[in-house]
Amino acid sequence: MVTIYDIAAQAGVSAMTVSRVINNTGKISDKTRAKVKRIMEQLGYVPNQTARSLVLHQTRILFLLITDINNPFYTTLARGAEDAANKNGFRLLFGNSDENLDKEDEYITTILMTRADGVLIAPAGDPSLPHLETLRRHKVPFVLLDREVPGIECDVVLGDSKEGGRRLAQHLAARGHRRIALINGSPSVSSARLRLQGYQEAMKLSDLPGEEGYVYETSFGPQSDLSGIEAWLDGMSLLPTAIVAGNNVLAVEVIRVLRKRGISVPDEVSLVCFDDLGPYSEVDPFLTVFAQQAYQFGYMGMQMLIERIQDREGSGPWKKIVLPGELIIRRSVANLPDGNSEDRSAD
Amino acid sequence: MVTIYDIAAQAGVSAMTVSRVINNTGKISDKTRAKVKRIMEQLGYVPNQTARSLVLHQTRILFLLITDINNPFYTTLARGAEDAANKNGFRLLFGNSDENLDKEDEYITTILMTRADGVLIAPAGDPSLPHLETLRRHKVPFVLLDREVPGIECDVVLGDSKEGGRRLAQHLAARGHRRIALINGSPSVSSARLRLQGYQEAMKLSDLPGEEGYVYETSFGPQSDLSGIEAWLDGMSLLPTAIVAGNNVLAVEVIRVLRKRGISVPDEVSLVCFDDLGPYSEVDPFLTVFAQQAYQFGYMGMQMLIERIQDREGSGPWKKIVLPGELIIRRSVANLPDGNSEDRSAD
DNA sequence: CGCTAAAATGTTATCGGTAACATCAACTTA
DNA sequence: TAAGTTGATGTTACCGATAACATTTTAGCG
Repeated sequence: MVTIYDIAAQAGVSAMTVSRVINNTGKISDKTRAKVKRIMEQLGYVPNQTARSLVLHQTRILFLLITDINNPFYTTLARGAEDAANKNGFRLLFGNSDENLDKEDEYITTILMTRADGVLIAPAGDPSLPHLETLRRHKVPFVLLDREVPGIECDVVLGDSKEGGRRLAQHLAARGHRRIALINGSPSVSSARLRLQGYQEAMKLSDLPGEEGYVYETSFGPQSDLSGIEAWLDGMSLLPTAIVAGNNVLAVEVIRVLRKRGISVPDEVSLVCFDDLGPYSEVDPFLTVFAQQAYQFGYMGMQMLIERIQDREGSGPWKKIVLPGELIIRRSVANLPDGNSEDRSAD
Repeated sequence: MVTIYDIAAQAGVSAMTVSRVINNTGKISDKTRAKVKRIMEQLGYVPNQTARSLVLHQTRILFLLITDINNPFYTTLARGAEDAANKNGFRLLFGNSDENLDKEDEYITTILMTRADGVLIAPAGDPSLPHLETLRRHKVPFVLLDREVPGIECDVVLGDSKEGGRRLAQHLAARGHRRIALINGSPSVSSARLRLQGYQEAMKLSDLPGEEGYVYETSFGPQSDLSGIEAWLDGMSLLPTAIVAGNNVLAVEVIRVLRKRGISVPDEVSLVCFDDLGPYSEVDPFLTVFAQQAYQFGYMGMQMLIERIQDREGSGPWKKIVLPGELIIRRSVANLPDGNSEDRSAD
């Protein structure tokens, strides 16, 4: 491995001079600079970031931890974060926690060990608190994405989950649905709680009681198998005419189960969900969704993070950005005869 | 920041003793071990990987560089790589090159700087050669995924692109299509070249000439805008009755353009492509695809990489794994009247 | 009890960089 | 021309860990 000492020896200068050339600091004569550069070129020198960050206490590397690398919401978010990071001269690494606290914990350790300068994190849920406290204790700046965690003050970028839950349920009610069920992420995830609240408010507003067992709380991540959803649907005495899914992954899984049971969407059961399916909505504009600005989540979150890192003064007040979503009406909702086909929720 | 010296001072031992406790090496009395561990706990000590890898010359961190983080083929592949890495006690970081040589170059630098122990890489194309040579020169083990690069010998996991191209075109021919077009990735990407070859062979076999301008070569990544595809379609004197897309991203973009022009798939134009759309094929099993074993690409590639890393002996011969794909017939292909509705390519 | 082997722990040098301070020549300026 | 600047470069110590070797303590045994 080529080091600055090799370069220095070849060039007949000291290591410090080489370091100065690399970092463009101090005064170096043009002749020396040219010579050192030429030799670095020849020897294919690459600075050892490991050594450098050991002394500098910074890496110019940022980290994005998402909970589901297969979910287009998060990959689109990742592209936003990436663009913002690169624009500011930072490198970005990704990790995937799978909505799993242990994997998240592993990644927190990796982040601390690699001494990333900052972290953008979609926490697995409220129990992520100790992980965030660890980051805080180690003075690693972080910004939360998509989910808040009670007990910690920090910058955060959120969607309007409550509003979304309300809009989705209202949309169904406006189309005449009265038996509206909800499949949601874990109540330990703040966005899931708000989506539930929004759904409940809309139900109350439309004077819909919500049958026993209509709300099913599981995980936002892909289920290891579909039996939980199957049991939920099979366990209802009366099948709902419409289902709200807490995110796109759950919606797809509901579709799979319904298909398996020979139940057609939207003819027999209507379906709506949070988050679009990325470009795949183009293949077949089918699912009616409350689409969130995934790219902006990443882009703005990254900007906030970088501001924190560069803010020498220490911190201004914590910022909270709430990005509005948009109801996109497609074909997955049927009009029921007794319904008002005009959708009040869309105006 | 807490260091082993802080621990050592608190525990009244030397730093070396602390190091031994951390790494479970050497002989340590139970009493000392317990005491040191307790103090590490109390102080929230995290080993400084930076310092450690400076002296150890290894990080236990591996890197996966993919070309499109929005493509479910690559995210599924990533999950496979992740599982294999974790199973072997390695940590995995991701990077996204966007089919872009400059971004790839940036990541190569990051990889060298962070001293990753090995790299799994889907190269942007043949011009990635210098990047791979750089890795080789720095003795960083790597395994190529999905694409070969002429001029470098190494381990590689491939799909059967030629076979896939043949199968897709044959399938269309068997359904009576004669005017079959191909939109493909850049010819500087090995898989694109093979897909083209497969397509051409099938055309020849079915005695189809292939009209002027029927083959369009662009990038596998998402187009910055759709005007290239639009110009291609608009430029044809006679619209094809079927299109083979070199991957799922291109297929989706073709659909978008066709939709914009009011051309229906499959009623007016049939469409098939490489790679499935992940779980979103479940929403609407529409696109007929040559599906590749994305997860296996990552899993097996990672296994090969780890074997290389752990192989003290130095290297056995380079390995090349070719994973077969599967034609999944769905609804995006129309039967033309003069066609044989029975699909010979599917037996 | 004294000697030796094994166990437990400590010391020193090093990994590859950079900060802080030191040096030395060339050039001003009074 | 002596003193003060400035520019160009070198020296030394250190970032936080570990390897290799050194030393001390404990245990075992005749």
